Amino acid sequence: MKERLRQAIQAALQGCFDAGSLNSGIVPEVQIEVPGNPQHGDFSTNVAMMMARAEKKAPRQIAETLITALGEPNDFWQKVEIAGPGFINFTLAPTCWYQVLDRVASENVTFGRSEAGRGHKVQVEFVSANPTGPLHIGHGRGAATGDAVAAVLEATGYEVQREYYINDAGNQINTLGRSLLLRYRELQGETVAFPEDCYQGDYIVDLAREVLEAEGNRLLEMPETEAVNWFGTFGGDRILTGIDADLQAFGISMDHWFSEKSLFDNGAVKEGLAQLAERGLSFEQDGATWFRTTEFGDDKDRVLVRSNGETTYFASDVAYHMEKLSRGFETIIDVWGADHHGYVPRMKAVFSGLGYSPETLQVILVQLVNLLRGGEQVAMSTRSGEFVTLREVVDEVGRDACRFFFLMRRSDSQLDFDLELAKQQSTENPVYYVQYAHARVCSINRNATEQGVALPGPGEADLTRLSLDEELALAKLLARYPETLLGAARHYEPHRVIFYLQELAAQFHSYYNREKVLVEDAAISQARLALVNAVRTVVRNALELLGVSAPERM
RNA sequence: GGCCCCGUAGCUCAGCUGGAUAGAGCACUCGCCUCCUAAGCGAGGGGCCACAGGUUCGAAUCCUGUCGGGGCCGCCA
Repeated sequence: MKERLRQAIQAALQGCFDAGSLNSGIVPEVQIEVPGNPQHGDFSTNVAMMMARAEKKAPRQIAETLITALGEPNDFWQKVEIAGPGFINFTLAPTCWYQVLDRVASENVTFGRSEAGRGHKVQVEFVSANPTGPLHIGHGRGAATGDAVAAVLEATGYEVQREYYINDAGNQINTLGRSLLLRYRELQGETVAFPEDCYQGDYIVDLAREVLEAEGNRLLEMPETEAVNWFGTFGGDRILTGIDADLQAFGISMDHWFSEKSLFDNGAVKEGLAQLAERGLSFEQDGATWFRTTEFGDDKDRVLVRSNGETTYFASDVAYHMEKLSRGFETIIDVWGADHHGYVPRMKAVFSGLGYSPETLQVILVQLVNLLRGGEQVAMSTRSGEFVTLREVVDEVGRDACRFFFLMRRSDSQLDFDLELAKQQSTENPVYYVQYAHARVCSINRNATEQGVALPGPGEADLTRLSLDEELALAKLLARYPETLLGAARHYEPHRVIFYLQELAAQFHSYYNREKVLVEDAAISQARLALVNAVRTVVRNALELLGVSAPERM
C-alpha cells in the first residue's frame, strides 16, 4: 500500500517536472511514514520539505503544486492535506484497508511473509555453548533470540541455516575430562583434591557415576592422559546430547552442528593460517604468529599461534568463519553474549582482511539475564556450579512464557526475568495477554458454530458493514504486520514483533469489550467475524515465528 | 589508561531510515461481569527524553564534550 502511494507521488513529481511547474529536476527519495497521530491521516510524506532547498520555494508551495498534479481523490486515496511545515497527509479509502482482511483470510498462514530476501543465503549461528555443562538461563536468551531472528528472516524470504558451533577442541574439554576422571576416582573411594579450575557442578558427579555403572573400574587402569581424553570425549558427547534435548524442549532445532575439532582434523586451521600468511595478513613476533587486525580497525594485533606452538581460539574462529564464507552465505550472523563484544572488531577485521565487507558479519550481542524471583535476585555463579539451567526455568514457567520474556527487550539491553511474574496468570503477564486475544477469537468462533452461524470464507463477508472507527483502526494495524516483520528481519530485532503483538492484542481486547461480534444483524456478524479472525490469524502467525503457542482456549 | 553499550514517567522498557501534542506495561486512584472467556475493558494523575553545545526547516533520535551506570581490554575459551 505504501509502495503504491510512493509510485503515485513519484509519478506526480515527474509530471510537475515535465510540465515545468517544478524545475530543479532533482527527485528526492520519497519517504512515506505512518503518522503517530491518526488525525494526520494514514500516510504522510515530507518530500515537499526535502525539496525546499533545491526548488528554492516554500515547502507548502511545493506541496500545493504536487497535490494539484496528483489529481482528484479516487478509490485509492480519499483525502490529501497539507499540514504543519509542509507535510502532505494522505487518507486512504476505507475499502483499501478492508481489502487487507480478505488478503489475511486467503493467504492465511503465509500472511505477513514476503520475498524480500529471496536468493539470499544467511547463516545464524547461536547458542554455541561449550559442551562442558548444561545450558543456563543466559544461553536461553541467546537461543530464543537466534531462533527468532532466523524465523523472521525465513519469513521474509531469506534462506536461513541455524548452526551450533561446538567448541570441542580447546582445553576446556581437557578440563572436563579431568573433572570427570577425578569424580570417577572419588566415587571409588579415592580421596582427591578437587581443583578450583575444574567444573564444580553436580552434573559432573552424575556423569562420573554413569561411567562407573557402565564401565566399572576399568578406566582406573588407563594411563592418565588417555583417561582424561576418554572422559573428555565421553563427557562432551553426553553433555551435547543433553543440550540438544534442552533446545528441543525449548522448541529449537539446529540445522547444522559444526565441530571445532573437525577444523583441525581436516587441516582447515592449518590451511587458513597459510592463507593469511600468503596474503601478508599475519606476521611472526616473540615466537608467536599474529594477525594484523590493527590494519582493519582493531586496536591491537591478535595472536593466532602461541609461542608454544598451540593455536588460539581466535585461529579456530578465523578458520571457522572462512569455512562459513566458503559455504556461500551472503550474511553471517553470530549471536554472542555481550561479554564478548570486545571480540567484534577483530572478527570484522578478519572479514576485511579477507576482502569481504565487514558488514558481511553481523554480530548480535545478547545482554545478561537478571534472574529474579518475586523481585529478589536469584544468586548464580558458574564457578561453583550454582546456576539455574534453562531446563529448570522452562519446566517451571513453561516454554511460552520463557520464550516470550526473552524476546521482550531488545537484545542489547539487560533483561530482568522474574520467575514469579512469568508464571502469573494475570494482567501483569504479557504472554497471556497476547495468547488470550487468540483464545477469545476461538471462543467466539465456537459460539458462532453453536448458533449455526457459519464463518465467512475469504471475500464472503460484506466488509462495508464494518463502519466503526475501531474496526477501521484494527484493519490498519493488521495491514502493518508485513512491514513490521520486514523491519524486524532487516534490523535483526525480533522484539519488534512482540511489541506489535501487544499493540494488536490491546486493540482487539478493547474492541471486544465494546462491541459484540455475534449480533442480530447477520451481515454485521459476518463482517465482524472476518475482522476478528484476521486478528486471530495474525496473532497466530506472529506467535509461531517466536516459538510461542497460540492456544484455542485458556 | 584505551575502547564499547547505556542514561526516556515512581519501576521495567518502546520510540521504525531525524518529523507534527514523546508512548506502553506495571504500580497508584476510581469505575465496568442479567451481555461472545474479567488471564479483559474504561477513566485519571505522573516527563527539562542525564547535562551543555553543534548540524538541520525540524533532534529523544545525528555529531562533540561533561557527568553518571554497566561492560571489555590473556600467547584463556
